[in-house]
Amino acid sequence: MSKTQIYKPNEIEEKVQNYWEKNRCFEVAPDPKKEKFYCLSMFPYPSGELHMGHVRNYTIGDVISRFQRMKGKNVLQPMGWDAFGLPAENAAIENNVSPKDWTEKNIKRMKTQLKSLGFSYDWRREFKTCDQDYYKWEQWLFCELFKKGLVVREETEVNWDPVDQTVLANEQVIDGKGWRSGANVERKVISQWSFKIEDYASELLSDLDLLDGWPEQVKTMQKNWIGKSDGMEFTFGVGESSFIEVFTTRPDTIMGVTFIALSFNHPITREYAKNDNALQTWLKNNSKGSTSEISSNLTEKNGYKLKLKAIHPISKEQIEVWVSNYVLSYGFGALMGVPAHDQRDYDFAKKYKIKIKQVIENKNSTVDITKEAEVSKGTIINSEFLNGLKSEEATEKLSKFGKKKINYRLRNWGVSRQRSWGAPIPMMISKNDPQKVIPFSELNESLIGEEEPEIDGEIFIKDKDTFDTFVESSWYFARFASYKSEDKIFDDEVDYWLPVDQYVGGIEHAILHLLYSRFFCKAMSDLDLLKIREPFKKLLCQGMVLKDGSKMSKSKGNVINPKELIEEFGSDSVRMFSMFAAPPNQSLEWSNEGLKGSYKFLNKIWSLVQLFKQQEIVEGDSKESHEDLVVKLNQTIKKVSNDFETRESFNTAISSIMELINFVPEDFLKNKINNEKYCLLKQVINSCLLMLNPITPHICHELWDQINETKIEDNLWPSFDKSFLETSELEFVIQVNGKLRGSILVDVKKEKDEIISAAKKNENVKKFLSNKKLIKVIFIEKKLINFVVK
RNA sequence: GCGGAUAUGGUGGAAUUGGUAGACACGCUGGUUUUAGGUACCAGUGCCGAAAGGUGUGGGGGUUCGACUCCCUCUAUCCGCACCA
Repeated sequence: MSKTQIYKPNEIEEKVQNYWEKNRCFEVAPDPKKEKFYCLSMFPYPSGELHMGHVRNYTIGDVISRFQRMKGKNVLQPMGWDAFGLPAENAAIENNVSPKDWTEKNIKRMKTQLKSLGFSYDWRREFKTCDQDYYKWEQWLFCELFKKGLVVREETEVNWDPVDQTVLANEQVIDGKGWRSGANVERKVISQWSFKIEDYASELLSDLDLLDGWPEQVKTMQKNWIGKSDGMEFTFGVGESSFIEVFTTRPDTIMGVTFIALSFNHPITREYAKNDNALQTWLKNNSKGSTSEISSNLTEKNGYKLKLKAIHPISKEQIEVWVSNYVLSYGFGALMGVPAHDQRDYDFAKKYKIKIKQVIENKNSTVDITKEAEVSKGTIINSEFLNGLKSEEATEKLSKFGKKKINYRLRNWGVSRQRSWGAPIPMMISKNDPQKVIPFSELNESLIGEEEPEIDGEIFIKDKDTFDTFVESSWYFARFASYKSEDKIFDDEVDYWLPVDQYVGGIEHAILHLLYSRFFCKAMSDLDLLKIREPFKKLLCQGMVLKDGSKMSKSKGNVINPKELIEEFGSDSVRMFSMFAAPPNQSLEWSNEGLKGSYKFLNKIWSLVQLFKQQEIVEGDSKESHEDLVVKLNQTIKKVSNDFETRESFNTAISSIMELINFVPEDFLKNKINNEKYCLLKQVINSCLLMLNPITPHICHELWDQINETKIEDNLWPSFDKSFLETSELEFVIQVNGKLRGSILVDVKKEKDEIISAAKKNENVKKFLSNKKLIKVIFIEKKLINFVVK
């Protein structure tokens, strides 16, 4: 073999990547004549090294982009960096470097690695979120939202490390202790900025129905997260002038209330704590551990009984009032305890020997009320004028005592972070009155740089907090589509590209990031900055990349570095295996042996083309039929197109292409073939190259070059011929009592009765039919016959 | 704890609408070629069985002529839980 005949991925890949760059193949601008397609993969946090999760994510995005380009669309695929974040601050402390330098060095390294994978990005649009050119617009947006009343100052709980005197992220709290100091973490209430995402709860929920291109599971998760509940508010009097408001989804159980529970931050709790040392101590002892929902759910329910009685709004009975750690500080921060019909209330009542009063009876229920709560609905008992009513009827009758209300579980989005490596919050806060604030947009520009300017005789302090990094990732999709805009946040280009047609990213972002981006899109639309209400038309959530069944991590020592594999096998093999090993939405088990398999397949294609190039055309019998191969080719194109476009099932697409290659008869690969065979073989090879092109673009570009006059980039996705999808004979499966007993080949033109009688004559089938009574024959078109016998 | 998902050979996975379970690969076994082989090619490969056949999709139950697929129930694993990104 001569030198050019050996597959050398690294040489080819560099050459082809240079071609793309030189010819600006992926730089795009709005083109009204073409259908646009905006494909976005979640941009990475520049941690330093590209890992397999990135490779998988970006390969999926690139495959979709290249496929859509081959379908003739004007495809935008950008890339950038989510550059603010905690790891940079940690690295800065550990290595004595600036977070900025650390981040930029990482970006440089990761960009080289991304480029080596041959992704079809329009690199002109690249930005990093730590660029002032980016976050100045975020600050501007914050001021606009503030003006619109969508930003509020709220009291929020944070994790406080009493030794290091810092706020900790949930991740930095390990078993209730600070990760560096080891001190018991306390919960602390501080004042912070929040976006009023609650105002959009209803629309964020109802618009989920418009998102046909989103996975059901993600929509369900978002729906449950927003958590709409229909219920009623009741007011319990306390003393002469005070009262406690509660919300319940089960107003029908109102007469079963035997206690009221308050959160730590309820005004009454705070008021009592002032003069009650025991309560103060209790609050302190129960304020340990992280603020995360998971940890508060796992800690045991504790309570402190106040020397206070509340008045039941209907019975006017005196009700005990407790402070408890299982009451969330959101909403009213108070709940009505109905132990008989709520399991959490039940557990609390059992522990503190509070009365359990059953007011609902369900005859179909197997619940033993002495052991657990009866949570199902039923008929009202022990409830005076409500007795005998159904749960729903009682609710109607109660509306004169309570107020019907729709409640959401979704809470406002607190965005203040006490960190240095983040986008500064553009706000001045008065030194004397923290309620008095001035956004940068209202500030005389000369004062913006100052830490403590005096304005109208009052000293203001610049907010030292930075934004939650989720803020940057909530609107980056729009900035990519408007990269030239300098004097406005977005220019007109944004309306051409948006919405994102295909968004690709990890399932771990199913709730927070996607919900925040949806919120930002709606808010920006309300500011007339965008014309759309939903940012992502279609969503693909890829699964995790695992090694030996678990997530790759340094501590487990199972990290696979893509860089080394690319150097050894080439990026086409790595791309191919990451698409072949599993369907995109499932977790992927990485296997270096499997990667070699992909490498082997690419070698096989390579050799096939080399062989084809040496073919000599000779005169020969042209009456030979190649029906099978023609049908297989057309079936494959049909299946692969469907797998790419509608099923997003790239692993089976690759399998089908492999099958087609395996299907080529040996006599096509002999040195001398007739013209008919030559043309068919070329058609098969070219179709395979086109279908593989989105997945392994380098080798396809090169091999196409070797046997064609055009460039592969100038060709469209192959189409199939409907008239070649079926052979003249069909295989029918024959079952007896649902068990496979044989099969027959039948001419497509044969009638049902003929086929059945032919099936009966099958030797093996005969054996199972003899001495049996035939009860029924099931006949499924083009597929199967089932004889039901006794 | 709550919400969402997943479970099929030794391994990754396929079966698109309830209709041949195990496509396509990896691995393994045997063989051929080669100076060597971690190359290439050929054959075999769910389990039990000599075969006929039986059996088999996490466990248990159900619907159906027919169930990986639908229903009930249990178990295990993974993702998220609002300050990791």
